[in-house]
Amino acid sequence: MKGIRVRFAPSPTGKLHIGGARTALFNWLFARSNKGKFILRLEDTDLTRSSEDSARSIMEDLQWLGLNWDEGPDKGGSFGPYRQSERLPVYRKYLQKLLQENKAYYCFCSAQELRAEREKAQQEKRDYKYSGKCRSLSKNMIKKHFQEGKKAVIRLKVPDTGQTVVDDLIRGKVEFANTLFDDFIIAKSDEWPTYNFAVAVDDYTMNITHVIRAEEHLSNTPKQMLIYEALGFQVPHFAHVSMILAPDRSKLSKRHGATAVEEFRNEGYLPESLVNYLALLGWATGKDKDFWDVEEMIRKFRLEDISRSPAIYDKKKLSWMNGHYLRRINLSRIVSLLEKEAQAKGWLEKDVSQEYFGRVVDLVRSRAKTVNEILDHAAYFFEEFDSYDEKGVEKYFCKDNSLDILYKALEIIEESPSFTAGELEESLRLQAEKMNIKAADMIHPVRLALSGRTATPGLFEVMEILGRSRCISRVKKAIEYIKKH
RNA sequence: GGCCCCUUGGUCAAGCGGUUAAGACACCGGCCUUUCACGCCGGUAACAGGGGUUCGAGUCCCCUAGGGGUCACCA
Repeated sequence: MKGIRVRFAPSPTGKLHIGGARTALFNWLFARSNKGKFILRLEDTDLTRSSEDSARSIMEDLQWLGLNWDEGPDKGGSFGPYRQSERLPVYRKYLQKLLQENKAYYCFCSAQELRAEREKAQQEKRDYKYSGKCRSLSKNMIKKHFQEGKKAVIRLKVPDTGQTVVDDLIRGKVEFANTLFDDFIIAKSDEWPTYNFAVAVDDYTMNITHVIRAEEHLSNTPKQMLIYEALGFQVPHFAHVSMILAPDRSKLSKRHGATAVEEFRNEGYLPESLVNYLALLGWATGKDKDFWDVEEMIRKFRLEDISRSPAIYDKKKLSWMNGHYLRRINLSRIVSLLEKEAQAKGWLEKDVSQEYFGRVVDLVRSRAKTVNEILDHAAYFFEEFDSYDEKGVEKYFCKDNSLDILYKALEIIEESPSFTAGELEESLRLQAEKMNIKAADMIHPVRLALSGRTATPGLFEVMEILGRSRCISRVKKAIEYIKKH
């Protein structure tokens, strides 16, 4: 398809949510796979809730995910400005047009009046619809109201016959009877447009060809179409993506743990695994394939392959996927992600080399699901510890021959010529044989002595990286510990 | 409540009138082994319910139920 333009239009009132991230991703994929443009627009007409901080963090998160935009508030473009708060003149122009053509009208009903009417309707169990009281106010009346200093909103004249049908690319035709809608407000009394009006005008003036957004907007779509119609605009294509739900099928919120992209980043998830996981949450090609790089996704992406049913996100699968990427990416990337934290822990002081740090990270990475977990697995390579795993002590330090084993191990450590994993293993196995015990019976106590833990990477690699002197002191320390207890 | 959308294992999902109803995560076994992780092998587990249409229905139609969304001078 030619000349495709899509947009992601968050309102900067908080962090980027994984649901938002996924609709941004689908937009981006659609644009990239069709050689179209991906536009970022900030819907910040609610000046009390919008903030510059939110705007910045949303843009950072999108960038972190690799969802770069072609036009947007920070980089401009020929259809700007890209923040609604800067587009008042545009809205005014179209509002004027509707007013002049008598397709919209000023309404002087106060918010209090309207609320009372709504409450009354509710009590009587009737559906509330605006009465249309101001629909045919005379020019003189309008002038008079304004002269009295009254504030007015602008309402759209909605036809009370016929129907509006949304031809949705994902859901097919969805019909709405026009009688469902009242003359809804398109401009507030402070002259700012309401959401539906701003969206319609922006999507049209920015030449958006496909509106891909969350399903929660499906019910708003006919209203926007009514606006398009009144304005004489041609409607874009619509595609409504289902929502992401919490594990209990309710709407995803903070109480369900991490929901913001930023939190996933801080927890040590990689952008490529988040993108991969999010893409699969609602998009399936029919091919049996779990791991996708963006190039492949771009090649295969089609709106028709997006699921209509809502998806519950499963952090365990995300973690599994993240672990997969963690094992595959360049070591240097993990190292640089970890450096700051390691620095803060005092792990990279004077005598610790980059190389040592890298070797440790590489050794433990396959045990971790997140970047942060790597640090947990690596701790004993950088810090002394003062307690041993309790069950381990019971199993490996309290046997009759425990001391004997550690003394023999100490000898090997002290006398090993090369101190390499291979050679250490050979000597230790030989020693076990001489003592007529299983190699495992030596390995476990030594592991506990060196790490304080019962689970570590292969012992001999751990030894090699730890180095001779540290191994000696730790085994000695363990011997002392056993003697004392 | 009105309107709209959705409904295949615990989760993501394939399926597009005829299949022993894939696969992945999770879970449970086993193998590997030096513990853990990885990897490999195997297992448990699903068409929400009821009516139609059809020789034949997870696939088409209707109803019911459940879930979600939306009905603001929020977006």
